[in-house]
Amino acid sequence: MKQEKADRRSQRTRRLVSAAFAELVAEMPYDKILVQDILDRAGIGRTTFYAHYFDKEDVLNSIIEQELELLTRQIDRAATGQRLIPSLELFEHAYHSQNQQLRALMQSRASDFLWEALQVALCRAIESALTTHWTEKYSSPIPVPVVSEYLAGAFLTLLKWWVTADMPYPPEQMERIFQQLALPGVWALLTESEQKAGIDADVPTLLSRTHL
Amino acid sequence: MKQEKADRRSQRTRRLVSAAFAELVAEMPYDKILVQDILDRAGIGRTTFYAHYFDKEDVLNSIIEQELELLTRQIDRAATGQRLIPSLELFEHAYHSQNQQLRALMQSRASDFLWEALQVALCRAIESALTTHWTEKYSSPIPVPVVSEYLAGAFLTLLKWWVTADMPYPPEQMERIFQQLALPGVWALLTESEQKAGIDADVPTLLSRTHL
Amino acid sequence: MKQEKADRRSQRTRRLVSAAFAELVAEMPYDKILVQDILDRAGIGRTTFYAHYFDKEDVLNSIIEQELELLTRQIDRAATGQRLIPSLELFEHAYHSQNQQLRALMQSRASDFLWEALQVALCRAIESALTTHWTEKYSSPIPVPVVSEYLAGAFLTLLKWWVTADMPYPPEQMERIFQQLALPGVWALLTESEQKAGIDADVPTLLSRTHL
Amino acid sequence: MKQEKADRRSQRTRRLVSAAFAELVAEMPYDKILVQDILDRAGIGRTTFYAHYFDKEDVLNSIIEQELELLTRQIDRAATGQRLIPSLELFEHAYHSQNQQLRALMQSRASDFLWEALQVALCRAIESALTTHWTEKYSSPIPVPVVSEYLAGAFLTLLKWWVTADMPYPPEQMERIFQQLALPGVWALLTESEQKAGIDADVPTLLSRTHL
DNA sequence: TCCTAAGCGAGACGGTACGTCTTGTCTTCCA
DNA sequence: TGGAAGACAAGACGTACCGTCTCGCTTAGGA
Repeated sequence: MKQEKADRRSQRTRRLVSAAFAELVAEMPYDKILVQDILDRAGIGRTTFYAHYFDKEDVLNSIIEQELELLTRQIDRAATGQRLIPSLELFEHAYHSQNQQLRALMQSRASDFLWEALQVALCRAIESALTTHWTEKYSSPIPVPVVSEYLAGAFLTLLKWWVTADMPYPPEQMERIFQQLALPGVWALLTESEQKAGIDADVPTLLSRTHL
Repeated sequence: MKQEKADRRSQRTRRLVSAAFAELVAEMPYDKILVQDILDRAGIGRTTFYAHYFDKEDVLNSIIEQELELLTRQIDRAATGQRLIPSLELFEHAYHSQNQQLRALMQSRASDFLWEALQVALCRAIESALTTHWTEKYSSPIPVPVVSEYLAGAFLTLLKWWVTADMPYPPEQMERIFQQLALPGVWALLTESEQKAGIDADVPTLLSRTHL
Repeated sequence: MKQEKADRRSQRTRRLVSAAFAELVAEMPYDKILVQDILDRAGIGRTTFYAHYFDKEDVLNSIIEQELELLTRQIDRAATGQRLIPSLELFEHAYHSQNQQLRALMQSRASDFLWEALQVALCRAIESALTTHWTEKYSSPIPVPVVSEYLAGAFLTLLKWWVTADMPYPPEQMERIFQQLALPGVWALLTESEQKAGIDADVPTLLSRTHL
Repeated sequence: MKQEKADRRSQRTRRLVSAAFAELVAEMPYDKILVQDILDRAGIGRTTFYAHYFDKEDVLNSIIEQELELLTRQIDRAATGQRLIPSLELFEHAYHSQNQQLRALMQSRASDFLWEALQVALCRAIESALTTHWTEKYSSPIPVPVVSEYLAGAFLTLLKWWVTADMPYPPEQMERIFQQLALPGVWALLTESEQKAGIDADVPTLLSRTHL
C-alpha cells in the first residue's frame, strides 16, 4: 500500500531525472554536467536526487542498464535460431528509438560505458550461440572468445559509425554491409569441412540462405 | 641558448610528470588520480606542473599524442606498399613497448581517448591506401569510409582484447587471426573482378604473398 | 520567515568564526593566522566561511565594527552632558569586557585598525561636543580639530598602555590620571576668560621660562 | 680590499632597494607590495635581494631603523638640557626631510611599525629625562612610565595629524600648540611644591567642578 | 475534519580538489 | 666571481562542486 504510493512517486522522480539527463547529455559533454544542472532541469531538490541515485554516474549507469535490458531482450528473442548475432534487429532498434535518448547517449562521450557494456553483452551472446549451435562444425585454432570479440567489435564499430553519422542509410543496408564485411571471415571457420569445393561458391549462398 | 636551457629543464619536468602519470594510471582509475598525487610522485611543485600542463587531462592527451606519433610513424613507414594496414607491425609495437607505459595506458579507463585517436588515425591511413592503390579494382556499393571504419575497428577490437588479456599469444599469431577473421570480407570487394575462377584458390596465395 | 531561518544560521556561523578568530588573535600575530586555522577552530567548512566573509581581513573588520558600535553607543549615551569625552565609561567598558575578545584584540597587532577607528570616532565626538557646548567660551588660535585630535590621542595612548600592561590599575584611577595629565591643557583654552589672574597668566610664563 | 668592494656594491643594492621601496610605499598599501615589484623597480635580481634582506618586512624595518637612528641622534643632541622632549627639533626634522621618504612612509599604512618604534624611543628618552633631572621635584602618585607614555603619545598624535594633513602650519606653531595642550598637565606634577597657591589648588577644584 | 507520516524543494553546510599566486631557494649564464 | 634571470618546491588562497544535512511545505491515508 504505502509502498505503492512511494513507488509511484519514486517513479516520477526517476522519470524526471532520466529525461533531464538525456537532454543534458545531448547538449554538453558528460563531464561538464553538474548535479545542479540535473536538479534545475528536472525541477527537483538535492535531497530527492540523492535519495534515488547514489551518484551522477549512477544516473548514467541506470539509463544504460535500462537501455541494455531492452537490447538484451531483443538479442535473446532473436537468437533463438542459428544466427550468431541479431544485427538487423539491433540496427532497427537504434533506428526506431522513439525518444532521442539512445541516439543522444550513443553520440555523447558518456557512451563509453554503454559501448563497453554492449560489447560484453554481445560477446556473451555470440559465444553462447557458437558453443551451442556450431560446436560440431567449428574446428579452428582461433579460440571462440576471440571470434566473439571480433564479431561484436566489428558490428559495434559499424553501428557506432552509423549513429555518429546520423544514420545516413536504412537499417537494411547497414545489415547488408555488415554481412559482407565482417562475416566472411567467421563463416570460413564454420564451413571449413564443407569447403572442399571452394568458399567462393558457397559463401553467397550461405549468406542469402541463412541471413546469418 | 637560454631557450636551450629552458627546454632542457622543461624536458625534465615533462619526463617526470609522464613517468609519474604512467605509474599512477596503472595503479588506479584515471578519475581518481589527483593533481597532488602526480606532484608527489613526480616530486615537483604545483606551479611547475601548471607551467607545463593546462590540466590533468592535458597530461593524458600529451602522452597519447606522443604515443600516437610513434604509431603514426610506424603506420606511414609500413604503408608504402599495397597493404591496407600494417597490422603485424602494430601488434609487435605494442608487444615490445619497453616501458610499461603504453600497456598500462591501454588497459586503463583513460585509454578511451587513445583508442578513439587510433581509430581515427588508422581509418585515415586505410582510406588513403584504398583510394591510392586499389581504386581501379574497387567496385562496390559499400562506401570506402565505411570499409575503413570497419577494418580499423575490427583490428583495434582484437588489439584491445589482446592487450587487456595480457597478450597471451605472440604478435605473429594475432596477425594471422586478424587476417583470417577481418580481411576476407574486404578482400572480396577488391577482387571481385578476378574472382571469376574462385576466391578459394587465390585468397591464401594473396594473403601470403602480400601479407596484406 | 525564511529570512529568519537563514539569519539564525548565519548568526551561528558568524558567532563561531568570531570566537575562533578572537582565540587565534590572542595566540599568534594576525599575519600568521591562516584561513584554515579559523576553519579548524570554528569547525566550519571553507565554503561556509567564504559565504559569510569576503576575506580574512573582513573577519577582523567585522569584529572591529561590531565592537566599535558598542563603544560608539557608549560614547553617545555618555556625551549628553558637557563632558568632552566619556573617559571613565570607556575605561570601564574595556575593563569589564566579559569575553576576552576586546582585550585580546587590543593587544594584538591586528588592533591597528581598531585604534585608528577609535581615534576617528572619538575625535568626531569631541569635536561635536566642543562646537556644541563650548563655542562661546572657546577662544583660542588652536583649531578645534587639532584639540580633538590631541585629546583623543592622549586618551587612547593611555588606554592602550593600560590594556597592554594588563590593566594594573582600576578604571577610576586611570580616569584620574587622564584628567590630571591630558585635560589641564584643554581646560585652559576653555576658561581663558575666567582665569585673568590664574592659569592664564602663569602658563605662558612657565612655558617661556622652561621651554619645557 | 675585496670586502671594500663588496661593501660598496652592497651599499648600491641597499640604496636601490630603499629607494624602490619608498616609491612603492607611497603608491600602494604595504601589504600589496610584492617582492617582485621591488625587484622590478630596483632593477635587481631575486638572488641579490635575498642576499641583502631577510624579508620584505626586513626592508621596512631597515628603513625605519635608519630613520629612527637619525631621530634618536636628534633627540639625544637636544636632550642635553632640562627639556623632556625635543619637540621643536622633531617637528622641524619631519618638516625639512629632504627626500619624501619619511613623509611617504609616515602617511602609509606601513608606518604602524615606525610610530610604534617612535613611541618606544621617545618614551625611553622622556623617562630618562624625568628620572635624571626632575627626581627631586617630582612627587606624584602617577608613575613615571605612565607620564612618559602619555607625553610621547600626545606628541606623536599631533605629529601624525600634522604629517597626514600635509603640514598646514610651520613647525614653530605646532610646537606652540603642543606646549599649550599637552604640557600643562605634566608641568603641574613637576611644580607642585612651588605652586602651593597656584595651579595646585585650582586643578582639583576645576576637575571636580566640571569633571570635564 | 483533523492528524500524522512521508516525500519533497530549498539551500546551508563540511569537505575535497582545483588552479592561481607569492615566497624564498636554487641553478645557470653572462659580464 | 658577483649578480640578473628565472625555474622551481612549498604552500596559502579563493572557487567550484559534491554529498549530507536541516528545515518547512505539501499531500494522502487513517482516526
